Amino acid sequence: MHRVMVEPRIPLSRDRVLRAAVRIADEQGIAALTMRRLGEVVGAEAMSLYHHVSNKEDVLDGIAEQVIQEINDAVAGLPPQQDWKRAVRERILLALQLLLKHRWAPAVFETRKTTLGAVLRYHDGLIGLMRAGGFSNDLCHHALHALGSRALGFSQELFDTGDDAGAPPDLAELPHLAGMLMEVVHDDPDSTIGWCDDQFEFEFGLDLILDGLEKIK
Amino acid sequence: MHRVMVEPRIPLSRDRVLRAAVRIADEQGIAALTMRRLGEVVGAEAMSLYHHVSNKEDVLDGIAEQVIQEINDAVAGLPPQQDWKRAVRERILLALQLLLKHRWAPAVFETRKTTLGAVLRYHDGLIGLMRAGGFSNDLCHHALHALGSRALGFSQELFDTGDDAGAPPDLAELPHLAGMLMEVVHDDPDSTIGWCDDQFEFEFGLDLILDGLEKIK
DNA sequence: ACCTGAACACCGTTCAAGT
DNA sequence: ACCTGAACACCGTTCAAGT
Repeated sequence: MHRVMVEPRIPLSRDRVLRAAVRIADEQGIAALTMRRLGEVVGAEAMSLYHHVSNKEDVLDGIAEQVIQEINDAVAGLPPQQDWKRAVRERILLALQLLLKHRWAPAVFETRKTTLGAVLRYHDGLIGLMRAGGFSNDLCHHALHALGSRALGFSQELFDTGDDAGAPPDLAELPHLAGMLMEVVHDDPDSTIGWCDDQFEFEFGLDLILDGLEKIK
Repeated sequence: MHRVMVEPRIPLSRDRVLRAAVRIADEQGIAALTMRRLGEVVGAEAMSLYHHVSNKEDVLDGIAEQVIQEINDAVAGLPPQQDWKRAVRERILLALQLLLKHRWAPAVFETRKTTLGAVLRYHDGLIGLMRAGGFSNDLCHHALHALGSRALGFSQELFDTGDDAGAPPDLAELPHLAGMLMEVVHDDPDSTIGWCDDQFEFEFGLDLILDGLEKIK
């Protein structure tokens, strides 16, 4: 008696785990995303997940990164634009549209200990658009702070990498960001990666809005 | 043999529970705020807390309300200002300063199901300042959306009271807010409390920032 | 190499029992 | 009226044991 060939079960993988996690969060909310429920959905015990992700924080990092990468892929397909303002506007509105499919995402972004690589790539692209539009690196820096939560639906301070930053980002892949940081740090010896003058940036963004309102009034 | 008079233990109360909860969150982070730890700090079993708060969500509502009330009390003491922009600016910067003592607060605000009464009172005050400065009710409405997370350090959409709104707010105590809503709803029959054109408001705030940047460039 | 069951140290909350 | 201990139904995670 021989055994029937059984379709080999698709083996678990980090990618399959993360995709399932995104689906759970989308459909049932982030609170429904537990390791046990995640195991159920991928057809394994919760404990098997730990062979593919290191822990639940890693799952949250992974699904956040996945959402932002989806945005990065989408904005990469936008047609070039000669007007910086149209380009930035279009890019941000597309990001918002995709973000609305994952309502849980901004809250998860905000709890990440370290800025995700995909977030840095997104901002690198924004800086590129503004530089092409004639912005100084300094103004790019203030602009990112001012856009704040509007850029990616959340307000985590950029560059506030916290105490236990993971692998340092590969600045070679982030030319605009690297250029901006080099200049901003150079101009202001007190400034380093991991520290911006938050009070100044807050007031800069606030005044941009208040001055704009005054003009409309 | 008679018993020594014992200083009667200070009885538990909602206020005492909430104060202890704020202290835990301030000193050890919001993750350290568990019902068991809270019971420990007030010198009672965790289960005793349920005589004074209905559950943990109620604790979170309570500490969020407490922080915003602290802000409301502080801004009430600000001297009157004839220039609306100075008044709004000063008020928001004071709110930010107090908020920085409770770094956990914005995240808690964002998870509240229903807009807290203290938040409505804060915004009622802001509307009052802008009305006094000559803003139309319509512009006040857009301005609150544009300020968004800068007004109170978080970006919960105002008026999005969700499905299970609790007791409706007492509009008599919120004259400016009530006036604004009446007019905004009147002007736009599609608009109701609980629904704003989020896409429009997002673009309004975004354009305010982009136009402001262009002017600086 | 990958998966599992049992177990551990936590949660929030209910409930019957105490004073 | 207020407080409590034990218990319940969950968490994330560890670990020794299986294939």
